[in-house]
Amino acid sequence: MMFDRLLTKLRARDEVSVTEAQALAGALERERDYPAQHVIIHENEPLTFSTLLMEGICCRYKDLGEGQRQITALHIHGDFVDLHSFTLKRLDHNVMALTRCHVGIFPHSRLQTLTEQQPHLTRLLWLSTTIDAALHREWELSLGRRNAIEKIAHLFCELYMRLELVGLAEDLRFGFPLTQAVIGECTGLTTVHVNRTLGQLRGDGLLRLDRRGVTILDWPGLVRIAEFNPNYLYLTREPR
Amino acid sequence: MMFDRLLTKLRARDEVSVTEAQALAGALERERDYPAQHVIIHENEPLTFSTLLMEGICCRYKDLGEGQRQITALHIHGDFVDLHSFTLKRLDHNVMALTRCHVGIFPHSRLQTLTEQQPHLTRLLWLSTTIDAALHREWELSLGRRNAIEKIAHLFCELYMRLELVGLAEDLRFGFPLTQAVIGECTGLTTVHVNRTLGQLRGDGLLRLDRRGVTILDWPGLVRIAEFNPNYLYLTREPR
DNA sequence: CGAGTACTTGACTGTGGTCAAAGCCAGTGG
DNA sequence: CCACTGGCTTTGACCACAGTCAAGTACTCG
Repeated sequence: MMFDRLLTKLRARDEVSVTEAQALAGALERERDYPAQHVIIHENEPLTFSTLLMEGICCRYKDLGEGQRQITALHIHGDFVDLHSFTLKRLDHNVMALTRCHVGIFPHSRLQTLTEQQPHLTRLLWLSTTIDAALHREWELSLGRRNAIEKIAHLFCELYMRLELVGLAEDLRFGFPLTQAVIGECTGLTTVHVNRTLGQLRGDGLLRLDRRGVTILDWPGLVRIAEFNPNYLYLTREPR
Repeated sequence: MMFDRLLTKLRARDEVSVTEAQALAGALERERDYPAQHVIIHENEPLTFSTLLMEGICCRYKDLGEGQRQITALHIHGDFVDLHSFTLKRLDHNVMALTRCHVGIFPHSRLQTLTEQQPHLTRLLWLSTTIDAALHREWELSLGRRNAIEKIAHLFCELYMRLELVGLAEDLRFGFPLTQAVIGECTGLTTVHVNRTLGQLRGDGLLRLDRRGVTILDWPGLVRIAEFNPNYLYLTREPR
């Protein structure tokens, strides 16, 4: 069923009982589709539900004057794109579909009932928001300190690990329907410079990127350039 | 008592009953002091408690090769510096005291009891971690898209608002015991460039910075340069 | 086959980095 | 009381990574 990828992600970090999985499924009110480029959540709009991404890719982004924007996170199948709206009630950023997206709607009222009856499941949901924050921190590091080639290498390392976890990447290959402009908006670079840097990665035999997707040709090399350390993804279960 | 500033912050966002305040106080195990420059929490170290900053200034930072580091957040009196370790159990970053610090220790076991008995208080704690994440996102925007003068102007706007909320700033003045090197580590700039940019802000009559602290001379001007919008601090209570 | 979007390339520019040295205090000790 | 020390700030000269502007190419879709 459609929860599989969410459960895969949660179970990578902690136990989820059958009862809990059912309780979570019961909090789903309905499903929806959005076309690419659709703004799913608007900054500051009062929210009464959270959105689970079941198919497609979304981004969180913040606008700045003159059409500039910064993407602060990418979301893939199985991510809650705005679980934090359960506590915040409105968001400081927009959420946009970068591809066609299929999502599930979880009313805050039902989540609130869950939090009153299922403390362990509540901690798991809380955990997914704190993992989001860990990704934000790693992106701060990239944006503040890494140069162009390191930023882009790091982004691809992160995406591979995340996609692989939910079964959407294997053998160092994954589909990549995003444009170079989007990579620039994630990394704080211009499209032109993203293009040149991708050329460099290609020239150095590290990866190939075409419309069919990304093929990482030299994973250790990419990891070395990016100083990639997957700690921040919290992919191992911690003793509890 | 020492919780005042934490309560002030929580109450800026939602009701906190007397019972809840007492329950929270009951979760405090002991207090501690740290000298300036002391690393309070080490990356990847297993954690069994969370730390409330009661006095002083701390930063969260991530290391990169060759002594480079990026500060991903600043914390002031009344902030939990690592409440997210309650769900994560180890952190992807370090926490360091930037000044002499006095902190309170909250064992995860006691927090867990709280989360099992106090759903509303649990949501409040969850909320403070999601507000942390909102600050991370705003810093991503600064790091990715703002230029030097905008970055530094934005940092001072943010600090003023946060310090003012807990009574540590007023009349556009606040104590500022941090060095220009630290400002650089927050904004992704070098110390040299921070110094030049501060000179520019001073020259344009926007603020004064000396060892006694910061005086903002032109708040609207600073806000305009930074495109500062305090939405992301979530300082108003949302309807619930 | 034409239009539109994304990608690619080149020439030039500029913001911010690097390297180096000097100035300024506050604290310490003779 | 003054010289010394060490951290922090300030300034200057030069450099480079990434941005800007502009044109051209390659796909995809209608």
